[in-house]
Amino acid sequence: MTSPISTEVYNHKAVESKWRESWKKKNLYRTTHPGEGQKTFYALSMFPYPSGNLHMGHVRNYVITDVIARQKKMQGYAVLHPLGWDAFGLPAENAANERGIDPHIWTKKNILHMKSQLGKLGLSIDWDKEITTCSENYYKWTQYLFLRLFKNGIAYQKKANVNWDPIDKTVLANEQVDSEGKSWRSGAKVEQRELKQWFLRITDFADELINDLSELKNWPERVKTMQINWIGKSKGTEFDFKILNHSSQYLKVYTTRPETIFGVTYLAISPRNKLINQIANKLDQVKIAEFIETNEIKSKENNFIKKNGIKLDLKVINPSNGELVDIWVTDYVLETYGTGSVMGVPAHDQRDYDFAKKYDISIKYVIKGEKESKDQPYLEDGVMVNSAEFNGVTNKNAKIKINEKAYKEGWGRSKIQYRLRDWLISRQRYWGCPIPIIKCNDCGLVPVPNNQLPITLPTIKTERKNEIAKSLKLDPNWINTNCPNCGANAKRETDTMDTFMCSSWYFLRYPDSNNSKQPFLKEKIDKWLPVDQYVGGIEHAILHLLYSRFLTKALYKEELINIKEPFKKLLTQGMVQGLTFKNNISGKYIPSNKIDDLNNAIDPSTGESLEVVYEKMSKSKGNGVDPDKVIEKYGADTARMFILFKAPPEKDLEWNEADVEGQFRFINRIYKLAESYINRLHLSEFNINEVNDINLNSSEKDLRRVLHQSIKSITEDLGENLQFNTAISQLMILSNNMSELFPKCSYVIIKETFSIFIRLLAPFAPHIAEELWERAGGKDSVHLSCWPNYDEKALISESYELIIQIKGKVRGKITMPTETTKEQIEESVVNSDIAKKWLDGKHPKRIITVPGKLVNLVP
RNA sequence: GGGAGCAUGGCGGAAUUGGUAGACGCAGCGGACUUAAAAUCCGUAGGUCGUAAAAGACUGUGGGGGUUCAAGUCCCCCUGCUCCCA
Repeated sequence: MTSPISTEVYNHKAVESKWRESWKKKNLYRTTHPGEGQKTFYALSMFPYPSGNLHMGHVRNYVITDVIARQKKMQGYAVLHPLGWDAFGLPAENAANERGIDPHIWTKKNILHMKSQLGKLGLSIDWDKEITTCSENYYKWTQYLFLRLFKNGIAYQKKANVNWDPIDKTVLANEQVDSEGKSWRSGAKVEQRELKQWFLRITDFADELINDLSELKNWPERVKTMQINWIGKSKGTEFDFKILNHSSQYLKVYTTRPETIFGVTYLAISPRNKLINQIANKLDQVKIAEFIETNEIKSKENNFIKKNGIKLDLKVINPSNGELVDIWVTDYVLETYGTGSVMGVPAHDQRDYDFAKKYDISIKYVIKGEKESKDQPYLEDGVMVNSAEFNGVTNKNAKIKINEKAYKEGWGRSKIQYRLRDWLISRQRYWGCPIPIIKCNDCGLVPVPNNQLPITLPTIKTERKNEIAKSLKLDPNWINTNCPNCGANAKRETDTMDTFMCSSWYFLRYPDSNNSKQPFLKEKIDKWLPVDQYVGGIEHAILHLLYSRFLTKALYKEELINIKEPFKKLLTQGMVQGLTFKNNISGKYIPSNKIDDLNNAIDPSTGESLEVVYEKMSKSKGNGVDPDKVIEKYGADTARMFILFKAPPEKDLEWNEADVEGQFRFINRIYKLAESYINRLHLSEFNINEVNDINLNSSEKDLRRVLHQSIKSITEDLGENLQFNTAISQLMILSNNMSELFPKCSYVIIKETFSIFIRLLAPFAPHIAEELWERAGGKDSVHLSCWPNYDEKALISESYELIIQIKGKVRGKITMPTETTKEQIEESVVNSDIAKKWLDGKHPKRIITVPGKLVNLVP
């Protein structure tokens, strides 16, 4: 297995715990109020769910944010770098169901443990700003904000389908329904039930949510594209199809291909289309009910192929040509998208085509193109046929003309459609933020007055296993109340909020986390927000980020804040993957601790050789790495440096013990190198002018060039691009040069080098940097010192290697003095031996010169 | 099926945005130290051909074509993989 590494020289345990305590005692990372004219920087990691244990994904997230926060602080910004807990949610409720533990206690215990784990990472988090979404002084304000939205019409109630478990008599989340459509807990077949649910009108903001993405210049394009697709804005047409023998009843269909209306051969509707369920005859109604039952269960199964249908005893009239077509109920039309019905044009739509083939419905081509085939739908552009007066027109023009005609004659109109639905925030659960509404028979839905907030969760009876979710409903003391309006007996709303609601505004709370009078002071929001750098996993690219953006816009509309976008710059970090052993014959994962020889992995039970891959760390694969153990063995600095060095932040990171050891060696090399000089450095007395007063030898010039180049490139890497891996490479290059050149350098230069090197190292490896800073006699803490600036003059060298290319190929190089004119360069190149050799003494036809870099001769 | 992205040594990854491909590290190999090993330090390293050894040449960023004095980088086509949405 892995070899033991010498810890004789650098005792990471002693050093790291020493500084952890010291920083805590001095409260070094307390947020300072921005001074007059001082710039602020808000560095934020996505807050964790307190599951109980810190995993490597968390570590990566917080270390990245920490490096950014630390450097900004050294650069003179007032920095806000908080962390908190996304503490409501199902796992706590499951623990209560399974083991009878109160969710409050379970959550609190997990937070304490994870906080102690976080403490060992050396993060510059200001814990005075900590927030916990399940604590009353936080969710009071979640409720307050909900009521603001309710009063403004953004929060409202309507009926919606939910997954209903008929045995447990509870509502299930989609994840709690297994692939066979059964409840994960009771095993009962889940039914769809219509219940009144709370929604937030996010669709009102759909256009704004799309348009404002263009202002987010520092968001990954990928995330923006995903959000645009999720909102799914499309421009199309709504047509009215009159239902035969139902005088004034119309079926509305939405389509983005209105020009194909002459090709309609049937109408496809969702089984839950309300109108049809009303007007269909008894027999059809029974058929539809059966269809819903069988299909909704089956559709949960893997590989279930949609596009099943039943034909109804109803016909509609195509408004464009008066033709009669059948109505089919089918599962490939969604109730919630558009009008819940589409026109079937098998000739020009793949899904319609497949459906028509399956049920032998006729196919009518209305667009003709160059390549034609009768065995598949025609999806390209072309010229209209079989379309009355539109024949011969291109389909693009026909689209406009048919729209015009339909509008004029009143059977169709242009319409913009979104895929995005309103946000369903009701959860029929216990462990969430209660919705502060009272239901009164006379007054209807009445908001709880502000002075009665928060509506707190009742204490649960943990012996009531599997019924925790219904605790609010089952507690008469809790549910029964009086109407704030009329005083009559009334009942409380028993739904709690989706936890995404709690996490959609938490970043507004940190700057003013202890405010007991308001959710936040507007002036503080003005000062600190938007978040300058947000860091988190790509899995939140859509929902969390979209909801947060929406809520920010809603609160802007409420004039509670002055910003329309919450996160200025976004970094989505990649997964942390573990070394994974997979038996391809049995398909099983073998935990890495069961493997004897990592280089020749064999299944211990069967002897079969295993496939070795990197996959996302998870318990079931047995490929996880425990942060505690890594820190115990190598220290937090090594872990931090490894995580940052191994891959660029947005890419997946392959955890590899050998690479961790490499990083550990680097930390030790630094320490050893410092050892020989450090006691004589007296950095607090060092004055940079000492460097200017002496004549430098060539080694000193070389070292200073690398030193100041390092300042430049590391500063750039931590700025716009966030390339921590190359920043650490540069630290390695610098340290390699230090060990090589120090013996030839005077103490002044060695002092300058250490003074800068330790500060460059500080954001990455805060403990060892602090230790070296102290031993080198630095003032205060290195983390309060200022980020170094590079000396332009030190970057210039007296000469450089000029590349000589002949017709684009590198043929050699010559040393050139830095101060040379273009003419002088070209002259020396043309006269060089290299040029003579490759040009046979002829003069080149063309000379391309890139001063300071290369000359290309074209014969 | 639609959309987005990626492809560089044995491996992770660099490459000033068109200008020395392979920085930095891991693994490897050779050496020093050691009774020996570990640790540490030094050296070495894309491939092929070549030479006693050098020198040197050719080739090389998934494949094919193009633009350019110059292409990992820009354009077109193909292949493979990943993610998102159906």
